[in-house]
Amino acid sequence: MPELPEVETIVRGLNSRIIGREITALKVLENRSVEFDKRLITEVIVEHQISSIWRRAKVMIWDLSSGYSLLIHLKMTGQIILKDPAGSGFAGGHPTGSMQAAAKLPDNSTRAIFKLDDGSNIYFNDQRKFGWIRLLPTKEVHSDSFLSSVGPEHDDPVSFTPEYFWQKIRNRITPIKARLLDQKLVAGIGNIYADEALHLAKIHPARKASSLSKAETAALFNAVLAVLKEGVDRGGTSFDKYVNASGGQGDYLKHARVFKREGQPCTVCGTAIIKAKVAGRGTHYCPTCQLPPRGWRP
DNA sequence: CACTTGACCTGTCCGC
DNA sequence: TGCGGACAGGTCAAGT
Repeated sequence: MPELPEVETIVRGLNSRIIGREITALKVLENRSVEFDKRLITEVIVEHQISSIWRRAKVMIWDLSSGYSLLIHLKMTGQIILKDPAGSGFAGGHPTGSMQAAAKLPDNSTRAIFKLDDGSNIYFNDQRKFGWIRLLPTKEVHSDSFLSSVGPEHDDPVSFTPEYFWQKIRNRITPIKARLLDQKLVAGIGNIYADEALHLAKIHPARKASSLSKAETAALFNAVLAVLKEGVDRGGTSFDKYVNASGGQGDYLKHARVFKREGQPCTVCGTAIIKAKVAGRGTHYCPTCQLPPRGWRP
């Protein structure tokens, strides 16, 4: 499930490959996945160049020379797969489709295809159709009003500070894990990195946010920065396949502290990792390193 | 306003 | 083997 590090990795991969390319066609295979008036395809997409590619929260943004920007959200199962004319590729997104860079495309989960002027194709695959492609004026996107409920980026040292984090956590009774998943607190954390950050900070995911000490909150702040950085450095978790790409493989999962490691030993103390449900999500933690709140039972 | 739950989808896995 | 149901989790609308 692409979170910030996965989307960031895709953005970096595309940046070195398709900037300056002209889009010659956009084929829509699943109407629901492309959430704008299809007449705009010929008006502001086709025969326009991709001038920049960037990311805000978990949304990937392609600025076009027409003054419009394409916004792509992969949600849980979305993938972006670039195939150059020689047939080699670059793939990013959900692990279930990891072999698709080498497989035949389009396939039954392909929702849209961008054709570029050098003969390469970009496939938007999305098994569950939760992902979307939207189109907005670039000016509107850069004003940051397009995402109403998204907070600061983790690496924005002006907005995302320990003091900000503390103020947003200290008075809430909701489980701390639910707070981390709230995109308004900080953008880009999903289920994987929430669990990872909590383990690194030695805080049980079910604890009330308000029960955290200031020191614990500071530790969690640092842990959020650390796991997101580590995720980006490792090329994300949800990837496990690059074809002919210089970035290497996305292998965060091999180094995960708790995520998807239930029953396996904690990397810190050796206790078996537990999986339980917290805030409606599958949640992984070490019962020794992350002491549960009183009365908590998995 | 704070917080929780359900809906959106479809492929996979588990138990009977 | 087939089948029903739980599960996967990002986001938003609707509900308490």
